[in-house]
Amino acid sequence: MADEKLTPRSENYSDWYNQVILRADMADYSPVRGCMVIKPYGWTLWENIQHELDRRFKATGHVNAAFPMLIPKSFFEKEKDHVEGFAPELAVVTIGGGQELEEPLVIRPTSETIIGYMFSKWIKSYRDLPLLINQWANVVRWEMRTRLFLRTLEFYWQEGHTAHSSEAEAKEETLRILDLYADFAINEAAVPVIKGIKSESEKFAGAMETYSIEAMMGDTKALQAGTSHHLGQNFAKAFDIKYLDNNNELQYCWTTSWGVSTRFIGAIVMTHGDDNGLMLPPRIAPYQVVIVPIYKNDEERSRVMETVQNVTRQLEAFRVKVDDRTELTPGFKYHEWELRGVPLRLEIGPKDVEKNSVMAARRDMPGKAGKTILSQENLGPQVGALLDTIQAAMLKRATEFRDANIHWANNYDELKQIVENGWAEAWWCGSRECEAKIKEETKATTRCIPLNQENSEHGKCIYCGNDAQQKIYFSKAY
RNA sequence: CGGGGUGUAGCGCAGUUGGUAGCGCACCGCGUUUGGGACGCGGGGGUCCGCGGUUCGAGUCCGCGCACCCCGACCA
Repeated sequence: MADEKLTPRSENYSDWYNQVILRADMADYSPVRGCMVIKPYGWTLWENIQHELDRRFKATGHVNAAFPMLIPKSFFEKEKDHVEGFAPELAVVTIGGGQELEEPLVIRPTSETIIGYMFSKWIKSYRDLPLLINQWANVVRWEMRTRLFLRTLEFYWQEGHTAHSSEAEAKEETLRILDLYADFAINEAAVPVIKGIKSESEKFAGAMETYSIEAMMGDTKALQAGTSHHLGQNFAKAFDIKYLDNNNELQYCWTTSWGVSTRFIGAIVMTHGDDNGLMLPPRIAPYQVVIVPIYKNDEERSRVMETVQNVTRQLEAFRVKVDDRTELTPGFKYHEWELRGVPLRLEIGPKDVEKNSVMAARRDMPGKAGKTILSQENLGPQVGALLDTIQAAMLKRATEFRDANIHWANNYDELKQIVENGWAEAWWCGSRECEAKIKEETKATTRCIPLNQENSEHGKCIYCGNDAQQKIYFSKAY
């Protein structure tokens, strides 16, 4: 933490992003290009994300399992689109124990293939369905250009894989998970997201349909924060996942897969961070409260620390950090914990010991505006209420920012203007050509076709002017 | 894979016409400090990215590598 000032977001968003992550001590670069070390502070945030997602998966009937990281290379050749999509970014093991392998092993970029193979062994009857499995795992994709959390060669995620007896049920599952992701993003991470379906060219390699939640970052670029795929029978046919229905007839299953990765941490950083650093939503922040004791001498110190102990005992229900480092001044600690995004800071000094008070400072309201004096009595409920307020305020601010930066495009010129600094919503005819042209000419890609559209409406495609039955978002994206 | 940039202490950097490496922060010790980024004194720490060349002598000049970062094309 050598430098005092962070690069302001307006000056260089990318520098700001990297500095925040490194200085908040969430992650570090590793000796391998494109790989990162997730440090305890970043990993704790991930654990909190995991916890919130995992309990939602369990509540909807899913169970966790673990599949191998090494997958026979031939598996990737069984589904045509899947090979094409992933071939360029596979890492392959060719030597094991000093010997050339008979068949190279791919380090999983995602596990549809091996899980499909296993499902075909496990599923015999309609009574085995639905099969609802999730795994928490790391995967490797050999990316050209990498960025901390957003795109690294190796990343951590969860991948859910399910098999169903009917198309309708598989689709229902796909959408159930999409809702689950949106609920998590909005209510735990305070990241407002838009649910939608991806265009043909943006969908997952091997999927029939890909749904996503899309979030707007602080520079107005879009980030796909979670995806849910309706795989149809593509993988069932490739891996022979079949069951006997109640008429004793063999049927192919319908499968789904869905994932949220450590990329979501990048989404949190860029949704909430400001020029003072990170700002973490209370519900998943590693520390919800940091206590900074203030004193001038040993005598004051012992009195203050006694109060700190008493306060800490009252806050057992929260994740609390007492910053009792003696070599640093309170002012330094304020800046450091603001940089690290702790939602609420409690300052306790001699005056508070006297007056039976504590000074509370909100991370989401910098300076004096965010400071209030609390009584030491009944502190737990007061802190709980403040954290709820902060959580709600963060969601509100992020939602307002997003909404203020989405504009309807009446014509192509408007679209070009809008995507320079925001998202454009527009009619789209659905053709790959229009999409490709727009991308080429504006660098904006289609994000998703939002789900909440009136079926009866239609208009003219923003690019070619032909009849269009759907609205879609265009923006630059991570 | 194209374009740009950078490799010198943990981090950020300086290093002149080539002469045997320094500054700030961080770190360690002692003391004074502590309600919005404290200060003094003392101290430890170097494969100058690597290899080769020129030279009496290379952090510095030349050549070849390598790595990383940033910007594009591709992607969770």
